[in-house]
Amino acid sequence: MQQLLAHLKTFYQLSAEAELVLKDCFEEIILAKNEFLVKEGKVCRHLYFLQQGALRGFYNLDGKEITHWFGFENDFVTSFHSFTTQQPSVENIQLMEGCILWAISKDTLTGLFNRYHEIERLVRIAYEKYYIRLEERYVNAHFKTAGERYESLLLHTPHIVERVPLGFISSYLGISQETLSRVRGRL
Amino acid sequence: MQQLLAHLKTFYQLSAEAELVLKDCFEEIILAKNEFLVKEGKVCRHLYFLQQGALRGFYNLDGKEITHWFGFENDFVTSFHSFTTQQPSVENIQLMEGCILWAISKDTLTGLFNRYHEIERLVRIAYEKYYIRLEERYVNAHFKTAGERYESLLLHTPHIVERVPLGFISSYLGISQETLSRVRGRL
DNA sequence: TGCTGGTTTTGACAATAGTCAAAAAATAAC
DNA sequence: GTTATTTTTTGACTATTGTCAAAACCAGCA
Repeated sequence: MQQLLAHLKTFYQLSAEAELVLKDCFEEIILAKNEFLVKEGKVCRHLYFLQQGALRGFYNLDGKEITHWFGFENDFVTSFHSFTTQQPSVENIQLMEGCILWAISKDTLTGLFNRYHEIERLVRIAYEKYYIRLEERYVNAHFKTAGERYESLLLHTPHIVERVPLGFISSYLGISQETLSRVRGRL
Repeated sequence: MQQLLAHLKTFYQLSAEAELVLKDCFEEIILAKNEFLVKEGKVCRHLYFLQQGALRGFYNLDGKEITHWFGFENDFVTSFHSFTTQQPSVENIQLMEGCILWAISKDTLTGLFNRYHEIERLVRIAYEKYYIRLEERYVNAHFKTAGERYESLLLHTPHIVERVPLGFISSYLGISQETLSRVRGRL
């Protein structure tokens, strides 16, 4: 909990008052490697703060698992579309390592929005950050060759390469595992 | 102006009070085809509502123009990264048709956030929508073949195909103009 | 009607990436 | 330390897409 609050204070200017309020709104969750945080077809009703561990978001396409994002320490994670719209999730979230998470329900969060302008602001700012991140990722992914994408990953997010099996990384980069292996051989 | 307010009322539950406030915060801008709304290297200080017309966001990569998004009627547009961080823009926004826009400055918007919780909420909700849209676009773009991407464009956003020159569309899909032409030939 | 500039298509060939199958390497299990 | 099991790499071949150059198409307009 301390880590979540510290993160919010550092990156979102959380006030002492809001801190007191938030303290009681999150619930600790501990899950083991390979367990699912969200399953496709189910509505995702929580937003999670990832204190410790690593996980991935993926969906199934023609029997293949397509990993399209990763989460690590200090990330807020959820099945975004499902959490926002309260429609069944199209994606799965699975742990790549044992994780410690803090969960807040959509209802609790909505209640906080109504009572505390500051907390809605905090989320608005989080959206800005995550939007920019996604936009960068989009441009990177879409307009570069397999080799360039991997090099960009090494440069900008080396922790992904260090902690994630290559099978997930190739999927994340939108290339086959074999091509990734060859790209790595060339470097 | 009516159109902007109507859009906000319909899709963002804008209250009558907030409507009165917002009315005076936007400035009308009329620009001709091919003019630039944002130029790379300059800080983008405004958020725009596109009342009429069509435009594109693009950046330069090895001397080539990469179009990575389009804007149409009722879209909020800006050089997102630049507007948020107030760093120089890496992208250009150019009009594909003559446009009518309504501009609000970052400072004005920030002032509104401080005074009206409801307006910050409105923007928070806008972020949600735009984030989901981008996420869908990301998945579509990244994990499908050239043909599938074009078909998906036809299916989900046919107005793009109708109003945008093929050269921009191919760039948007991340494929060459020739490949797009051949894909179209096959359908 | 016939230029003119731009856009779109076609053709030939090269480069890139995917697929399937098997080998090698790395982990985990006993 | 020796098996299993999983992950990663390699090889041969195929499919997809890109590149360059030329042709066709399509306005707008003298």
